[in-house]
Amino acid sequence: MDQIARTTKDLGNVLRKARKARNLTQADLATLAGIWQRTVSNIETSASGAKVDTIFDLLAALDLELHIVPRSKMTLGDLEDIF
Amino acid sequence: MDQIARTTKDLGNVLRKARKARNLTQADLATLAGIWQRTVSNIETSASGAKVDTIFDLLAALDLELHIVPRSKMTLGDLEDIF
DNA sequence: ACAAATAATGATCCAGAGAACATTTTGCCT
DNA sequence: AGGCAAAATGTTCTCTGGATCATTATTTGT
Repeated sequence: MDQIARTTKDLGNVLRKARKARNLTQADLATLAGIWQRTVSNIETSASGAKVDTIFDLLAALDLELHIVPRSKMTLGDLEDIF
Repeated sequence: MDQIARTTKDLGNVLRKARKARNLTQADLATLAGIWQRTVSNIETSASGAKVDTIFDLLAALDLELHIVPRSKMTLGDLEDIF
């Protein structure tokens, strides 16, 4: 199941989840991504409207990529919500 | 087929493609997204490392959403490249 | 409950994005 | 070629994210 993000809050949550799934601390991830722990924290808590480049750095460090897809395309998660 | 973006350049291209597919001008889209034509142009041409919030505004206006998925998950496009 | 690891946050500086006007350039159509 | 619509780009201002230092709060394991 892939994660969907429509807001910065979503994005922060997804990133945190992905980081934890990899057993990385914010400091670890920051080092991997070439940014600061402070920034990782800010982004995960949606404390700032991050820059796209920073997000791409994080995604790359987490081995993730962005797929841009039409909204309203129903997902397995949606089905689970219904049934 | 959904679009993949790993860089701001990718993202700009995807957004432009989506906008054109909807027969919108940059000015139209800007209005829809509540931003400026100047900004749409900048983002489509990767002339600036945009802010995430701006991207979300654009995606919403284009009825698109972000899916965050593990990299290297093979896509149909990849297969087409191989065969 | 305690210690150790992890996350949150305070403060300052600087670079750069977006707002807000504009004009110029490019592309398309007939 | 000429004209119009669309995209690119110039400029100034303001605001804020990230870098960079730090310390405090919180979570987690035992």
